[in-house]
Amino acid sequence: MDLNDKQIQIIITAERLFAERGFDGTSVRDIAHEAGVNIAMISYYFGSKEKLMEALLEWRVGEIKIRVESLIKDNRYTPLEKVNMLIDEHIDRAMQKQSFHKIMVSVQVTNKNPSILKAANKVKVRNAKVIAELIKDGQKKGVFKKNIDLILMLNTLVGTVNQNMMSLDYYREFNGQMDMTDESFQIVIKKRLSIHIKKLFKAMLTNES
Amino acid sequence: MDLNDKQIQIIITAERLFAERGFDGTSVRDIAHEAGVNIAMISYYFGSKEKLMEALLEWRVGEIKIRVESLIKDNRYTPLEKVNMLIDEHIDRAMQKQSFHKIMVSVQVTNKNPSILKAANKVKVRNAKVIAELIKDGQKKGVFKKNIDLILMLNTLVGTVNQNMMSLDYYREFNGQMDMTDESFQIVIKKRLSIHIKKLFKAMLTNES
Amino acid sequence: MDLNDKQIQIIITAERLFAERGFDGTSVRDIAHEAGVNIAMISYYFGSKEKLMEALLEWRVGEIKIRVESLIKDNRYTPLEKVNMLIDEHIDRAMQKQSFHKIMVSVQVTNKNPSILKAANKVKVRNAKVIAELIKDGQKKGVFKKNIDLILMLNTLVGTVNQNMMSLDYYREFNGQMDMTDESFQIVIKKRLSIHIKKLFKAMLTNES
Amino acid sequence: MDLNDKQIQIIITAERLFAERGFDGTSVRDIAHEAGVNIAMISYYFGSKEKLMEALLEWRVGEIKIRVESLIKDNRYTPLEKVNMLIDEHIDRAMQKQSFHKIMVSVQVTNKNPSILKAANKVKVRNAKVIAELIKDGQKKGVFKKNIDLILMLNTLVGTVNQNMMSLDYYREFNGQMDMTDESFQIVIKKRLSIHIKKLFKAMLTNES
DNA sequence: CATGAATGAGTCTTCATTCAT
DNA sequence: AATGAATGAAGACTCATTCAT
Repeated sequence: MDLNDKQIQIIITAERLFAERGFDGTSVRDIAHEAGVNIAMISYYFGSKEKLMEALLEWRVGEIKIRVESLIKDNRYTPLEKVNMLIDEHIDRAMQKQSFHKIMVSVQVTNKNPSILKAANKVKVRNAKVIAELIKDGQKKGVFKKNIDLILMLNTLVGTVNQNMMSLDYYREFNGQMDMTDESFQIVIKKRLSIHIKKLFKAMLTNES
Repeated sequence: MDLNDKQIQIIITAERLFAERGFDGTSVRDIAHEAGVNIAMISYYFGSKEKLMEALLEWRVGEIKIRVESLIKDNRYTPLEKVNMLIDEHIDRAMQKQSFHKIMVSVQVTNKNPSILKAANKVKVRNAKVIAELIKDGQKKGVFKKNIDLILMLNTLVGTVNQNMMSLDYYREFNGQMDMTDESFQIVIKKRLSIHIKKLFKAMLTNES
Repeated sequence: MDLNDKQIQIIITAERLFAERGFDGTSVRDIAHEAGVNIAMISYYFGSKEKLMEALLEWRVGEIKIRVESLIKDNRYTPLEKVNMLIDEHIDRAMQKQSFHKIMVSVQVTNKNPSILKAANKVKVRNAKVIAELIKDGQKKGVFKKNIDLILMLNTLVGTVNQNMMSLDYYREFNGQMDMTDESFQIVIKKRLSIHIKKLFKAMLTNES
Repeated sequence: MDLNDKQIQIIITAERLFAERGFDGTSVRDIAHEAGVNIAMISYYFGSKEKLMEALLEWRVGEIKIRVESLIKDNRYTPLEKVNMLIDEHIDRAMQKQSFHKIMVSVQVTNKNPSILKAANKVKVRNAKVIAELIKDGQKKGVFKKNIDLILMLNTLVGTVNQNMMSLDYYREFNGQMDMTDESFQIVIKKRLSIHIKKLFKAMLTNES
């Protein structure tokens, strides 16, 4: 599906509003108004509000695809290094595209629309496959344990990052870092989160502490 | 706040629908209809849809309060045992009150209403305090490491459990366990999740693998 | 119709609210709440909101009746003196029972309910009869002109007083008397209004300036 | 503000209904139905019921403005002639736009909405200014008395005309003129009212009877 | 006698979508 | 290709009144 500038503009606005207010909490009027386009354009371009959501998911999922696959094909790294890179990649993505990830959470928790849920599952399945390959490779090379529950491991990655994203303000306040700039805080948080999850993954994947 | 039978009936129905369809995706008509009461009753009893949500949160949070605090006061267990019990407690609660936990996720991801968000934060703060005490106790006794990031640790607990809950069907399908009864699958899942998270916490809290 | 304390309490509250917000702008809930009685009491005591209005009118009209008739029977005064006394009486009543007079205006301008309008017309008819008698008496005695349009004359009395009452604040502001106390301003206004209308009536009734 | 045909149609219908039933006594359903438009159109065009009222006032007030000011600029008449013309002008307007004038009375008696009251006061202030100029001119020329209370005088004009308008049926019945056509009666009433008020004004403004 | 609980009908407003242009 | 105008359906909420107690 090819998207022109105006369509992308609509999608980006919708993404932000869906994240901020939820799908049902956002009206097409709001989207059209904030995107600076005519109200009828959304139906005109996407058919309906729901189709707009699907287009939005498809668009972002498409983006992610490219980045993940290119990362995997590289053979200069060990399985653990690759896992660590995927972790950082995921954290980066989640922090940079917070709106999209919030939508993903919403979609999953409120599994109302099947076709939307399906689009959301695409990413999960792809990620699972990529990681599964890595795990197998690591197990073959004897650096990873047998008996690894892939889904639970991914749930810990995704869940921890999501939970972190959803409670950034709370975390910041709790740690008394309200005076930091958003950028500095984001860097700190990402670093800390990265170390935290990598340690967890090491514990899950290997026999050493 | 004392709630009569009809009010509880409304709240339970609202809880399920809010979880299934989101707050904005649920109409008071739907709630009234499914609860078998007159539409006007919701405004009559709770004032508004939003106040109904607040009453629902307050009600569930009140329940949780009692259970957590009674668990903590017991002194027959080691800090790690207590942490493990809290983990199991949390998993149990999340699996049994899935609707409520889904609402909690929704509330956090779409932080629209301040008073609702506030109610939701109550639980987080209380849990954090309880766990913080446990950690300190364990550190004093020399069984827990220094430098433990409480919030990140809790995010891993809550995030993993939430992510698991949100993708139960996906997990089941992935593991080819569609023929199990819901109860059996739930028992299996809870056991597996419990072991998984306890292992993670051990890695986060102690120096041994 | 005998009214107990609670009924009078309701009527007085209703009078104030009907005057402030109009009949349709006032809910029985508001009345009951501000009167400190149960919501069901209004239907219980008066049958309906509309019947309450009728009772209110009947009550006030009954009060007025007594005062006007006792004033008329006195024979110590000339016709013009009596007219002047009625003018002062009317001004006093309008200023003291502003709420009631505002309701009377509302009822007339929005002639929705026939039975309510009927109650309102009672007062007009009675007043007209009393004044008519006075006029005839004055004409017989040769102090009043022939060809006096009774209704127009009364409209000037009632209309001027009502208009004055409705725009008290505006008048006050226009004359730069915002710093006076309410009581002082009321006294001033009444005096000025009295002189004004008496002069008009003299012009209407007699041949001298 | 430019109004299209449909908007004017809505406004005129609203004007009639607001006059007949009061603002709160008129539902947007009624207006839409009687104007032959969709219910949603009222919100679509005017934003809300209240904004519709404001638009209605603004529209009528705008009309009046032009007529009054053009009348004043004419220099062929004496001050008293001009006052008499303004009286006739006001009577004509009140009888022709009875609905609008009833609304004005309602708005003033039930001073609920500030922005609406403000719009209503506009007319009063403008009229007051125009008359004030006339009075000063007449005083300068020695044909009008000193010490004229402008507001009281206007209250007599407006109040008498309003009271007359509100009790037309009553007046007609009282004078036994139920068999006249509406038009004939209207002409008679206007003539009589005109003479009546002009006489009053002459008494207020000059020293001759 | 008095009232808390309850309700069907009604309120205004917003919704996503369509359609003629 | 794009849009302003328009709308039926649905939204949350309030209303005056009833009725069992």
